[in-house]
Amino acid sequence: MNMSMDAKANSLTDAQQKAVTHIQGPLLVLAGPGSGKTTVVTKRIANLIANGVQPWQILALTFTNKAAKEMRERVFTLLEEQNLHARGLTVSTFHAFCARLLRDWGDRIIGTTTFTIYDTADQRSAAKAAIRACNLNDSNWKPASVLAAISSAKNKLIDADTFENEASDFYGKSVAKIYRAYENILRGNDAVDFDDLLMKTAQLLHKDAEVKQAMQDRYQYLMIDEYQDTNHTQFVIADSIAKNHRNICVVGDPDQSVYAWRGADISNILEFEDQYSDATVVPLGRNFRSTGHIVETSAKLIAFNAQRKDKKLYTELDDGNMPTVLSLESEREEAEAIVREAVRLRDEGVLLKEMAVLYRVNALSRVLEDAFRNEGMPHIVARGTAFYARQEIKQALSYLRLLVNPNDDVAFVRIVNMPTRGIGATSINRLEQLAQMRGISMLEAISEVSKERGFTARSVTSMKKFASTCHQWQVDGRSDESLTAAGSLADLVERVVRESGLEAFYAKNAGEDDLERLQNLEELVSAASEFEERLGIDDEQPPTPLHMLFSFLEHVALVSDADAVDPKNGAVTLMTLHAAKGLEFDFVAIAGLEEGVLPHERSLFENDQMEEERRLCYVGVTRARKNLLLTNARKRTQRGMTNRTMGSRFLREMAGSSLIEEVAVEQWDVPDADPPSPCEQEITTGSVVRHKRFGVGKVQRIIRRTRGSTVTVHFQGGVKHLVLEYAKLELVSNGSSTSFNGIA
DNA sequence: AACTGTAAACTTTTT
DNA sequence: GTTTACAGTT
Repeated sequence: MNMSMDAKANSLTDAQQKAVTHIQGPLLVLAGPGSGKTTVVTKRIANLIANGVQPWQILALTFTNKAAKEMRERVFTLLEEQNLHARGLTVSTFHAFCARLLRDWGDRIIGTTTFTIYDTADQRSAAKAAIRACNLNDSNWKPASVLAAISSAKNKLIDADTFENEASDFYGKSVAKIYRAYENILRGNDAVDFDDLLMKTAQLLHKDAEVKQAMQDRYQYLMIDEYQDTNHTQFVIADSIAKNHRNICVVGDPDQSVYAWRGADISNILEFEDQYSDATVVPLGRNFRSTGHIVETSAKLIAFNAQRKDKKLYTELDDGNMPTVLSLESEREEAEAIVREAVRLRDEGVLLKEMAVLYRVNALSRVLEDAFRNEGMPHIVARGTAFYARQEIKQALSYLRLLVNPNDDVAFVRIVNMPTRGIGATSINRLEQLAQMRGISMLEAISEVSKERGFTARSVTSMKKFASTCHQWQVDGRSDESLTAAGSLADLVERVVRESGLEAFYAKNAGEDDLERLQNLEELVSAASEFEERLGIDDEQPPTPLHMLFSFLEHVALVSDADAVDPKNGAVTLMTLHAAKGLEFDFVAIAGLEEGVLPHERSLFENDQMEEERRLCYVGVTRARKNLLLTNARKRTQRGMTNRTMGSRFLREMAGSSLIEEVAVEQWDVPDADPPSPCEQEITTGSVVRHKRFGVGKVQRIIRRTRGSTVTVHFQGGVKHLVLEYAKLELVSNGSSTSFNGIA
């Protein structure tokens, strides 16, 4: 807990008090950065319950799991203090809420409740298949652009029929055709994409009076966080639940709207008062988070947006430190300067978890990571989705998906020949045709393959064996005893990883990245095990193994990058500006303040987009409590090309009246520290070494061989086994020295 | 059918 | 600079 939070907890401003004690009727809270939004929301929920509202009648929707988790925890703590409980309270992300609703009622709208949630890669496969099915030239039709069109349609609640009716030109008509084919594929595979979770829920609430009634009856009080980021479909969902009782409370800040590109409709928040004409509006303008200079800087910046209602932003905290601007020669030096500042602040006592480095595009993370590693500075890159995008993890998950949903052809195709079983492209194409002809899934179609149908003997044998393995898992998966007896979800995951042959496949190749893959598979098993434990605590009724697997896959499909931000972690967080929304840190560095990066080059010529870039920068600046560092590099290498850059216009806008202390580069006066000359000294157990990728670590064990000696090194990121001659380890200090930051 | 190497396309931002 | 796609080889 930080000081400002305690202050807020003890005494609320009049405006905060008004929002917290509001019970009946629509409420709009316009919450500036750091205005105690989360406090207000959580206290309001606690207040509702204290006033006799049953916890299960309350639904609070957020955008990330992390936000949901934090809200839930804070409400629980507040209620405990008052000896109240929150049993049955729903705090969830929009997507997870919809997924659960469709698990209950999905058969009424998508014909199944055991659907799979497709991620971007799955969507891509499905889109490709749809384009092929429409007999369109796939060199002219790129899955990405078609998917973008479909997604934006779904965000506006436009189905394939409507899309077709509205299409006037050839392009539109073709997209409509692909849209329909894509939908057919998804329905045939018992799959939904991210947008479907929302769209199908909205459609279900619209067409099914019973479901709508059930939702309206149960959720008497609705609360939506980050309302400026909702799209039309989400508005419809919220509106249909709240239509009758009108107890809808939305919280947001139009100045922090940064998701227009994915369909967020800012008019939802701007026109809330028109939708709910009797709405109470509470503006929260006082910033409890950031010191004076930071608040002023942010206010100066956002004032440059023309399409905006001016609002008062102020703080009663001290002026604090001036934000610092640094221009460095290259992105390398930029990264090093940021790390240096982080080290300096750490030495002054700032906790690492209270520091963050923010950037516009993920590509910038690499240099920063390198710099942090070289310094041995603990850091984490908030990229929660990256783990599940790895091929070995996707493969393992595809096996699990096939287990709960045998109709998932996308999963089937991904793994039918992985590890290789002698089922090649031709056999798979043939099988696909057979399945299509019969109108069954590809897995089912295996039962009909034979030499007579033109399959080779080898492929027939392999396929039958594959199908029988899958079948065995399904049988075991569906019978409760055998799995509960085996114990758990983790056991099941482990079993599938082993029996699928994935484990053996990656184990037999001895390359360094195969080892990593193997470790990742192990990590997946631990993730399942962790998930299982959490499930055991949260749920009232004991879940069956199959339910657990469903929930696990759902959880995995809906993780976001921001979820990887672990508040307990003793590490600096590196993440995109988007992922930083809703978070706060003592020290924030924003890198890459250059024209073309922030603002991004694709926004340079369009005013609406430029204003969104400015809001994004505003979000970044307002994450900082006490220290803000803004940097750029005078030359930057992107896509292999090095170019000179121009300072971001946002820097100029913020600088206005010399608010920002310009620090000359020379002031740092960094002697060109050449890397220490290649060490003649031998690496021994206990040596501290530096690796290009893993950073600084301590040698735990060496196995000497004439060729291919292996070392076990404990790095910040974990223990790695490396081949000495390939790893190119640089000796930092030898075995006798024991002082090394944080690692014993 | 499986593996290997080279060409080409590509990057905003994400649930 | 990185990932993906495809062609050519075994």
